[in-house]
Amino acid sequence: MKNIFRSGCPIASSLDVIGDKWSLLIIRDMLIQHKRTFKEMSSSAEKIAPSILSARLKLLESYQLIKKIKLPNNKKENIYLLTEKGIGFTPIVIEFSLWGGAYLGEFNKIDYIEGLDADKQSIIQAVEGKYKEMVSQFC
Amino acid sequence: MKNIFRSGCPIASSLDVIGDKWSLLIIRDMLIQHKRTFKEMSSSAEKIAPSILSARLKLLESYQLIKKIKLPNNKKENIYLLTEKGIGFTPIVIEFSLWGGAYLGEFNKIDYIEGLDADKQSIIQAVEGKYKEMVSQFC
DNA sequence: TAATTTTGCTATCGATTTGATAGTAAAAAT
DNA sequence: ATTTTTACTATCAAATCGATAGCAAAATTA
Repeated sequence: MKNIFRSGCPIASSLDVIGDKWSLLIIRDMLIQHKRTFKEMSSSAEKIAPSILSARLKLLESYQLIKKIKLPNNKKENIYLLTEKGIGFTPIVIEFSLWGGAYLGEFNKIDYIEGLDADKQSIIQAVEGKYKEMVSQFC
Repeated sequence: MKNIFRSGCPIASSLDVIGDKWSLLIIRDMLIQHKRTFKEMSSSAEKIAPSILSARLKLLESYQLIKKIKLPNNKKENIYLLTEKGIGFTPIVIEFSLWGGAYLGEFNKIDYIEGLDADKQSIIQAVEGKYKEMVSQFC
């Protein structure tokens, strides 16, 4: 893997890994809607192209934000799951949601998302908790 | 301005505005290092090209994340300041920093940033407070 | 068993974006 | 009056994106 890092800054380095138009949306779908397969991820409102989805999943896997597994009774479907490192994006996803909800209303009709008016820490814990519970059925 | 929004999702919409390789780094420099001029922003470790910096500043201004002012005794320099909306990215910048510091060490040598071991809410308040104090001298 | 459908991709290729470098006009400093 | 600084714009090749089509293997249906 070529060195993609522009500097030692942790913010810049994070962006070097997931700072494109799609990676955080993939993580969003996995984290909040518990999407697990290529098919499920292809069907989000924003219509990601399969070539891009494929490339991003490979990249996220190479940085160990997600892992790919197969179920014993299904040779075809790949199951993609967030690792701890990937679940660690929960606060970022929540903060983006709060920022967009608070400040973009005049530029775009923003969906109301239930439960985001609760306090931040509770939201984060709830999202992480539910995801980990789901993951536990796979290992 | 053409409609750049892929969906009504607040996360996707936030990314549609600042989800490129540079915008958050510009905000980082303004917020944390109190950079205010084109020159200052050109000189970050990541070496942003002037054409890109120019384009991003225009975009951020169009979404009212920053405002451009001139000082009465200087007809040349533009002073760029974050608005409330821009300062609202503080939690996101801090979360990126924490995530990068926690999880990217095996892929890149990550700079240690002082003070990030304090509790999140205090860090955010300190950064926002200092920035607002600086801004107050301009209006 | 054979035909059809589904899944998880890869291939292609034009369009868009990026990024390195050079250049420029106006203001400021010398 | 000359030089330097600032804030950009212009250029153009390279990289990336993204829409569509295609495809092989597995699963489902007839």
